[in-house]
Amino acid sequence: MEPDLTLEHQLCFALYAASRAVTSTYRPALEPLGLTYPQYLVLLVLWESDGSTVSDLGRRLHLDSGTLSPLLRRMESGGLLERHRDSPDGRLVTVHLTDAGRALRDHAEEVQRCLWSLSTLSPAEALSLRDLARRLVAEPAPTP
Amino acid sequence: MEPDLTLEHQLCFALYAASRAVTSTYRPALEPLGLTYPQYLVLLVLWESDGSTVSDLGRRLHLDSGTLSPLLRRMESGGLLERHRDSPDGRLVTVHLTDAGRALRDHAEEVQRCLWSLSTLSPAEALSLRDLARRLVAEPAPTP
DNA sequence: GGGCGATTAGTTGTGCACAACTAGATTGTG
DNA sequence: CACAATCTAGTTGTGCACAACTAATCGCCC
Repeated sequence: MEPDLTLEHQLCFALYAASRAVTSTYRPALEPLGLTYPQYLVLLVLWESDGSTVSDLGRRLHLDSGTLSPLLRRMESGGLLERHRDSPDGRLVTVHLTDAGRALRDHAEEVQRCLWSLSTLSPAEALSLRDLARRLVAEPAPTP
Repeated sequence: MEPDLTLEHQLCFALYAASRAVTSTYRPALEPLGLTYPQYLVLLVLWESDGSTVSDLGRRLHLDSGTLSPLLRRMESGGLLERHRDSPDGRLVTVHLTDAGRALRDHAEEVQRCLWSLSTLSPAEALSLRDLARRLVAEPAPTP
């Protein structure tokens, strides 16, 4: 059977375009806060788990130290967080929010809301989209 | 009501993670062909509409010339396509596949297949995910 | 205690994305 | 025709992603 190679039929392109559209929608809300979208994701983790290590952040966000190290350096020099090698395990770097980093949480709800201006999806459809996207990423359960 | 700021509850993160997971899954199939994922998307358009202009490609892929110009230059120097300013309109640059660029189409079906190794989504769920993602991106119909 | 594989964070280099800008061609309007 | 607004592709600069690598530290096993 002839496979359909049309761009518009590709699941991969639909996800790629949707992801970029969402970050574009967030940008005008984040830019006045001095944040990029990946930096906002780091804050989401830290608001939840302040004091995470770099590798903790990497596990949550599926990013490696090659991405996180310079990103965290920029956030540190922007005064949003501090990195310390203060664990008994001398390899670990813990990341702690500053007051400025914690304060940005008050704007997060407003940032979230701008996603709805992008689309006409119903709340149920958005939930369905989120769960399907999460199941696509979830690795199959390991066989013990 | 308290908004849920947990990373895992965010639609934006689910899409961001899913999109990156998909391109990671494609990478081992594309790398032996000498392609990156965005370059593969350009080929998808050109296999369908050879001779498109740079702005045609930009409209289809939602990318601007700042992204496409260097990307097309790399593909041109890789022998996959040629750029010509041969239109009656002297501003337009048309992009034509070479034989090498056309030949890669034979590998595309195999590239597509590796997406299924990523997930346990049924074909119907994958269709649903694709259509929800597309509706998220689709701008509302203009009011005439 | 000595040594070795594994882990952690960081650096380097390449290739997107995207904002801001530029140069050149075209189109519309007086 | 003149010429200002528009359109097209390209360049520059910043910030991710990610592969490949390094340095420092840890755990383990003898």
